[in-house]
Amino acid sequence: MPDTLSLTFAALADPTRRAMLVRLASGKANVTDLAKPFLKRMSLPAVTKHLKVLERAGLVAKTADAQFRSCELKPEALKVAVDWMEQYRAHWEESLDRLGDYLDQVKAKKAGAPKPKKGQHES
Amino acid sequence: MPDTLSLTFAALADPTRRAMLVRLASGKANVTDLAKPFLKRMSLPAVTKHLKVLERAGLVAKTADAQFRSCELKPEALKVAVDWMEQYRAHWEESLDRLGDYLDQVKAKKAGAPKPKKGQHES
DNA sequence: GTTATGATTAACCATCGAGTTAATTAACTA
DNA sequence: TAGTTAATTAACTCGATGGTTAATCATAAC
Repeated sequence: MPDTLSLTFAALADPTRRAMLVRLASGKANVTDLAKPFLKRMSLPAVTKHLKVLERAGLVAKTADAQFRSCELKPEALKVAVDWMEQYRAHWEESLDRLGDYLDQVKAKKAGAPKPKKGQHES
Repeated sequence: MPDTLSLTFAALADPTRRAMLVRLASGKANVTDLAKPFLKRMSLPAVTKHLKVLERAGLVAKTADAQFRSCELKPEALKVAVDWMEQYRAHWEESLDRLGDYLDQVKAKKAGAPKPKKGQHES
């Protein structure tokens, strides 16, 4: 069985599952309610499977009440993934700075020699 | 073809690929150098494939120099993924607060009625 | 021109992932 | 007891992934 980080990222690598997390961010829901928006696109067992993936990654927990299964978001698992990515924050901030510098240079050059070709426009 | 976010998360869902990103965070490397730590575990074509996945996700870019391929980390793609997760930051911070409160309560209760059973220990 | 190096492509295989339909379990309801 | 609702499990299909070995391509070096 894969490590937690791999399970988490794999769980997030599907738009249906990400949509489920978005839904659960606004509160608990049982399986049929959660499945509602997807039933035009896929069957209920498919939803059950997606939920299993999210559970295995620790992103969702189910609690039973009679025949209902209440699904709850467990955001701590997301934190672990973000923490891993944070090690690169410095890198992307630096590269965004470089982009900013580049754009400033372009702008300065344009201001110095403003010769826009026909058919092109500013902003 | 899947959306960018799915490609990014899928690319991150593999420990080999994550290790490659960690390596590239400390600077560019050509394919054979990058492959070095993995060649006991897998073949060079396997590494090439992993690199393709990272490229497709926009996490890595290759530039050719003679017969060498220099691989560079493109951290902006990571930022997009982190941005998506950030929408849950409030949730996990709240839930960590709740955990903190709970632990405080336990601690308080213990202090009020300190009756640890034999075989158990503090902290 | 031939050989060596760096890297990719081709062809193949096994496993996994996402979906299906049909059957089943579990609990409530009449 | 029979029927309904909520959800899961079973069994299957199909395409994607991750790996292999062998062959190929591109450039450099002799």
